[in-house]
Amino acid sequence: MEQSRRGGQPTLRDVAERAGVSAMTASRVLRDDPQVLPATRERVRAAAAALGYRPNEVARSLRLGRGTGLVGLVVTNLANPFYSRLALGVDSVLVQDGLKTVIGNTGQDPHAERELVADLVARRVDGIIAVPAGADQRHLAAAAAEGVPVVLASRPPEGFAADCVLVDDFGGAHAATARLLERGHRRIGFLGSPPAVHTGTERLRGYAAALADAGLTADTRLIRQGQTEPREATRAATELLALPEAPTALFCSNNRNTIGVFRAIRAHRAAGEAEVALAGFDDFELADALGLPLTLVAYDSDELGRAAGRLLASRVRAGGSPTPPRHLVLPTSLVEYGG
Amino acid sequence: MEQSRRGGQPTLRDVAERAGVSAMTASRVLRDDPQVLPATRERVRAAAAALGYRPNEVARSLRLGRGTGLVGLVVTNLANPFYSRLALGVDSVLVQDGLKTVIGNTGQDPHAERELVADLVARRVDGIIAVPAGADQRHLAAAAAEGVPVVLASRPPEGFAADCVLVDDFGGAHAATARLLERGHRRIGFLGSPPAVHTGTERLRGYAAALADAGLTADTRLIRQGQTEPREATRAATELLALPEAPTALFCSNNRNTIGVFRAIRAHRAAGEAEVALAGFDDFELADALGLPLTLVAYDSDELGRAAGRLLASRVRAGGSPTPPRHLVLPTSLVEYGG
DNA sequence: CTGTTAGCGCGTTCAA
DNA sequence: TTGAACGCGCTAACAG
Repeated sequence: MEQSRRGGQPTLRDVAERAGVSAMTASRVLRDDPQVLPATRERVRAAAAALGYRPNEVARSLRLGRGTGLVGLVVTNLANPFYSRLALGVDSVLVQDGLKTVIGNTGQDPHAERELVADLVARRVDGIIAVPAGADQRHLAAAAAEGVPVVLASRPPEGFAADCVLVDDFGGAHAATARLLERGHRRIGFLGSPPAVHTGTERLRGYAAALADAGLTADTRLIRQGQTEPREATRAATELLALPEAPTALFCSNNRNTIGVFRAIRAHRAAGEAEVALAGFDDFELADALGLPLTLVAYDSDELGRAAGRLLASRVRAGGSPTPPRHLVLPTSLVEYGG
Repeated sequence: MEQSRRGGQPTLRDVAERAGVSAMTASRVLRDDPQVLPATRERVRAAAAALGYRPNEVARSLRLGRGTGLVGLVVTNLANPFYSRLALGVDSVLVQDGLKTVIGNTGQDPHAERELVADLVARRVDGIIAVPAGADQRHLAAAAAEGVPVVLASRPPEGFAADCVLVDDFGGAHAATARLLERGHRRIGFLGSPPAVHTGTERLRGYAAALADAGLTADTRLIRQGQTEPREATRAATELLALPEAPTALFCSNNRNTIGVFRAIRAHRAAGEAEVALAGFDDFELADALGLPLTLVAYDSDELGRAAGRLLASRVRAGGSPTPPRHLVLPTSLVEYGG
């Protein structure tokens, strides 16, 4: 167990000395270079094993000039299952290329997001996968300009070229709203994320377009944007349901709103009021168990992460050759959960 | 925008040249060394800003000999809300110390976990926070022996010294089972994770102890260990409920089992069979909305992650001084959700 | 087949 | 107050 430094891991030189060769030869063996005499190779291997040697990846990436084998994942809230599934999907694909995922949780703070991206670049990540919180993407554009591959998930790049994976926000919202209209609803409310979020506005557009197709115009009094957490959504929905001309159905632009609104509707029902139909974007666990009819816009959320990971991995492999940016759009489908 | 390398980020020398000083002086300025003439300091600052310079963290950590400012988080399944909350809690604390979290998702594979830990060490992470999948922790012990701080969450260290944060598994399971007994249940089944998982066995012990306290002995035919996903739990519970002397209540050792068992009980009820009471370890979103009475063992799952993060951060700050290992145990409480 | 030289980007040491 | 040399651990290039 002899080692050179205090408590540290053994270095290549330790291995080389123990095997009675130069550091270079040891390096060759450990990199499986065939140009080494089998005998010495065995000696080096034995020495490395005896010392529990592992090459210092920090030194390697510095020397090799490439990145660190790390990919930054920039999201707003890992506790939201949407993001944790994304993270898992991303990581599952990247691992196959020997890449690891670094968490960057911004908690909706645009300033934190800027800092985070700059820090990731300084850490020489091989790429960044981001779901930016706001409309300003200059920090991502800057990273891309410095040669760091950037892939956006669930939002398109604004003002620069980058790969992205989107969900058919417009189509999904349109279909769900149309479904409510088919069932005879005419006053349909909308609850969603802050207007700065791309998916929110796109889904609002889909909702409005479906109403327009039915000869209706969206009533701004029935539209509540800005809820990020279920609690806020419950409050907003409760207000809508207390309106003189209350909506008979509600459409939510993401799972946080759907869950919050569900609680409001359940309370409404418990108070003996009229039934209110509910539809929302994003499928989620236990949606089938809520005891209320529920129409959800589903899509393959693991695939969203995997696709983003694949795009990034291919950029990393390509090493910066100027392939044109690719935009993927995942389809959605409607799921009905019974009452 | 002149830079030295192709597409790469500017280096310290680029800044120095532009400012007309040596690299050393530039380094001093950027590290806020006071021993620099204000005038030159400004020149360097201006040059750095103009180039958008950021120190290369890879080079820094190699030179400084310390770690990389990264912490590895080793878990089995990030899609499980238990782990994603843990990750968020960990990261939220580490960020305050300038540390970033690297995801290590093992998908229950012990071999993958070994490889992962070795890789994290090779990457010179400053520490590892792990929820090991199996009973064998030699890979973690090895990492700790090489001087990498290791903190275990939700499992105690086996065979080596390390900090850990546990939940009162025994007490929580005991209390929940006792609650079912108070309600008159005498045949209570147990559904849980594979026996190799510490929380599973500890919670089984709590369950058995509560039965013993009531003068009963655990009936092994009513115990099903090994379910990792809700689907498996549903099947196992369905089998239990089909037994000649079926249990009248079920206790689950984690949220995956509780959710799966819930579905089995709901189907059972829909088939017009007798009511079955349900209790489980882990609180989870929408547990209040399932339309079934439900007793859950709750604890502060964010705090679990934060506490683990704090323990690790303090080790990193201490830089390897031999403080004795600390073991924290988080209390649990029973939560009743109404039918 | 193996060893020597050199340097990735930065910071510590010592000299100017 | 500033700069030159050296090395962290590793590997590409060129000897031998």
